[in-house]
Amino acid sequence: MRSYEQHCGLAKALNVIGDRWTLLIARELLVWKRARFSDLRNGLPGIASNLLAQRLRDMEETGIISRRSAAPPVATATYELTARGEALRPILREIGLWGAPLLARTGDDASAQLHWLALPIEFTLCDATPDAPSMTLEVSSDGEQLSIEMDNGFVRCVVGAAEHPDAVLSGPTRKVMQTLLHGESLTLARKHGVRYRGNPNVLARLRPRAKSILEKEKA
Amino acid sequence: MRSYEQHCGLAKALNVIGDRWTLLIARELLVWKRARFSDLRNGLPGIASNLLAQRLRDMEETGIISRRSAAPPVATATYELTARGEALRPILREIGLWGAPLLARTGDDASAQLHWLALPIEFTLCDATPDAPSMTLEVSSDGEQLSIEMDNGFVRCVVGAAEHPDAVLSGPTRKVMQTLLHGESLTLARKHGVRYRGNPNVLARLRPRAKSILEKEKA
DNA sequence: CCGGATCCCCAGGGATACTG
DNA sequence: CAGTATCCCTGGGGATCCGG
Repeated sequence: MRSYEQHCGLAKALNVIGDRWTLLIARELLVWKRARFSDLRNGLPGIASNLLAQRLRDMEETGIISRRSAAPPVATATYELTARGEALRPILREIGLWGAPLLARTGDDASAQLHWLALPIEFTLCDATPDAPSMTLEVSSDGEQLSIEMDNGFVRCVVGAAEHPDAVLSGPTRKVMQTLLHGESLTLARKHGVRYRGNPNVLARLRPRAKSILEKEKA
Repeated sequence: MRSYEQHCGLAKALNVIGDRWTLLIARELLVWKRARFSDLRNGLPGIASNLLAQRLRDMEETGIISRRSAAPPVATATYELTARGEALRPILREIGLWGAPLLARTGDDASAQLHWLALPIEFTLCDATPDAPSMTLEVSSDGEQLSIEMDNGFVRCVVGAAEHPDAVLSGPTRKVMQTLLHGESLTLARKHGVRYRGNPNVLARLRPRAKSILEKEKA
């Protein structure tokens, strides 16, 4: 991106992260921790391969990601965030929260991947019963799995199947998203192909997080 | 900006605010509250007038700003943020904080305007002596003034001269920025043309804010 | 098959001139 | 002052191709 030439923190930051696709690449790496070129490409439908290569070069140069050439036999490079790149998390958080209302409109043909849920889940949900023993909910849709752990008041979400889930939620990606993020009732969701099995208390333990941190600051 | 076509809050938000210049326009309106076309143009050196016009149309359409046609005789339109636009503040905050280290390098020729300090001051500084009576520091540089009020632990910063400042800081914009944001000593700053007069305790009352809110959340 | 590089085309951005 | 109109150019989208 062409530089803004303004001595302002916002402008300087946008010189680095304001390019198209850059923050979405950061999203992928925040979720996957480490990814190959093709993994990134799969998680970023619509990106041209030359652009992805270009961005990866730029982001390495600006210190956001690091490239690792894996063991010689496979010759497969992987990418991961540096500490500076991890520090983008609050930015993605605020932008994602701001964009959440835009997800409401249902009738669009945008693609959906389950792992895009991982960050929003951690950002917007909390553990409703902190004193209960820790539980794990597995979410499964379209060949992707998410493992959501509720423990001691916190919610952590990582990609991949859970080892011993206390419950499993599965169904069409869009519907699963609505159920988890927008609190659509399970009863309603079932009518659209969502399945739930296991301990019924697990899903109920996920609650919208009070926006305490932000609200407190503004007050 | 071309749509990302991804059912993800981050992507949907970037469809709306990811265009070049959009967040910088929001910065101007957060600082000025209300501005005319030319005011925005002055605060955004480098923007082409057709692009500014285009962005203002886009942002009005997406509900971020509203346009007001002022009293008929003058026929001058003004722009201001809607509630939805004001909600961008945390985004600018996080991006600005992330970009702060990029401001350190001094030898660049980027332009600088005093009012770009207003948001960073509120985001990064606090009132070191909350119990003291409220005080006002006026900052002046290159024809612009900023009024910084310290009261009850909080710091507020608005554009324009203060009515009865307890102290006045003035000098080259870059140097004034360094003094306020990076805590450069006044002694050093004086050697580069910075002037300070009035109650010496006023400036000392401004202190870097503990990053409590963010740190607490991550912990 | 993975990890790109190359090529072509078009839309969006930049600079400037001009108008109500 | 508040934009439009115009022209040019770069950066992004899409497809294909290539070395390991």
